[in-house]
Amino acid sequence: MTYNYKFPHPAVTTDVVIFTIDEDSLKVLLVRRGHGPFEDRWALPGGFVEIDEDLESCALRELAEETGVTGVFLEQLYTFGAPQRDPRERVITVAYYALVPIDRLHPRPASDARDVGWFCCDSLPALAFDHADIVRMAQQRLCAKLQYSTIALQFMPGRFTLGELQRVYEIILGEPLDKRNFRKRLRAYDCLVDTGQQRRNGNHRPARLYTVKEPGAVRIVR
Amino acid sequence: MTYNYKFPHPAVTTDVVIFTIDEDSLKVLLVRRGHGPFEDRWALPGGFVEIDEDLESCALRELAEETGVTGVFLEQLYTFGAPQRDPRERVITVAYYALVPIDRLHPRPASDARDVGWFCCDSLPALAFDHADIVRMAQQRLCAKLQYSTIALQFMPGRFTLGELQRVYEIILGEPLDKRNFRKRLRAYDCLVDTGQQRRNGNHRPARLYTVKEPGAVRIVR
DNA sequence: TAGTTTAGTGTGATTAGGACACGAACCCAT
DNA sequence: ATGGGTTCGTGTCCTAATCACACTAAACTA
Repeated sequence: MTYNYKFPHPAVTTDVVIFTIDEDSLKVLLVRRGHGPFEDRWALPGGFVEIDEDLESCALRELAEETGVTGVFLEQLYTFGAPQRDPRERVITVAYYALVPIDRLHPRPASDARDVGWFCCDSLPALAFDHADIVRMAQQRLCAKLQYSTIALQFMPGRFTLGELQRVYEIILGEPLDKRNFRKRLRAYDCLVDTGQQRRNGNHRPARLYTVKEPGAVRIVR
Repeated sequence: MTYNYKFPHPAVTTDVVIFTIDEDSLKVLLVRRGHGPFEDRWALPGGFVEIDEDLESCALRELAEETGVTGVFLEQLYTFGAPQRDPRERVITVAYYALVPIDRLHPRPASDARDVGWFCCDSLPALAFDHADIVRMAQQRLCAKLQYSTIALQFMPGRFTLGELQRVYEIILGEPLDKRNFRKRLRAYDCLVDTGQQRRNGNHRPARLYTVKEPGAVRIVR
């Protein structure tokens, strides 16, 4: 069975940059390629768009297949289409990025991936195709978006402390923030709810636990 | 001659939203379709990506074919890929947008376009495919970008007055601006050069003529 | 030459952002 | 039990950016 066209068609894929915060650093999910070009190299999870499948559905499907994560913030990043970016044939890829909370990581190797793992953004291995460019652009976008939206809340688990949230900002921005100004700013956003609960964690005063008021909603602020 | 693949491939196009300012309004360039689905309907200029052609090259080529304009600000907008957006076959389109100056408009009907014309953004005719969505998103992006970059300078001809530039901002944003604050802001950007020349235009004091310091450069400001 | 029209210019008020220090609560070790 | 260590939680002042606002200048016309 082959599919015939009157003029040449490129293949189209989606790739997903899945970010999380783990062990005090920003990490991306990579899979080790089981075959094809760049065999054994690490690459972004992604794959071919099915002929009746929406682009975002494709990205969501692959995200679910790789990580079991659903219902996350998913945004189109950019479409990469340099003619020689795949040695097999012309492949145009629509890149998305997603943020998954610390507590919902269950990556397992999928069908055509030999292995799967989280890597610190600032010490990535050599990646397949132009995936290093894609990760770099996603990281820039994340950093920019952090400053004028509530996107960072997507990283947070069900309940969390303000200290933990501040740490997330600091890790992504790569610089320390002032505690009181940070809290003032978050209070102004009015997007957190005090659960009334506390977390004792070490030999110090316990911290209040908060939840996100509208999980999944990303507000533009400032 | 046909092209055969082991699995179905979508077609890929680029479409370009070409903005200009004319007659005190924001306009987009549309072409009237000469055949195919939506025959005689107005649509964005665009077409199929050649198999060895970069995406942006494709958009630039079509922009040049339609308008004769080169060297303009061109930016990827979004990729639209709903399965049924084209009735013929699955077509994924990578949308770009471009800003062309008032004095460089030479649109002429191209090969597969029956007619070509400029339309006010706020009174568009019924468009082919999902092109109305594309225009809407491009307009949003333009509006947002205006506030934190020097993108609006791309609309300006070789020499222009500060009053004309302010009018461009007001047209896109849809609200009047304060003259003194506007000029203070532009002065802070430091992206204009006083030519020393003036323009007499009506029974009033003549206005100074400025040029853009680095034409083509779009700086992020604020 | 008086009237009309747009060009060109600065200050003061308000608002937003950034720097900054200390008591509270808990744990642990003595 | 008490003192030391650690993170939690809170408000004020100062600076910088933004916004509102009004008059004179230069040209043309009648």
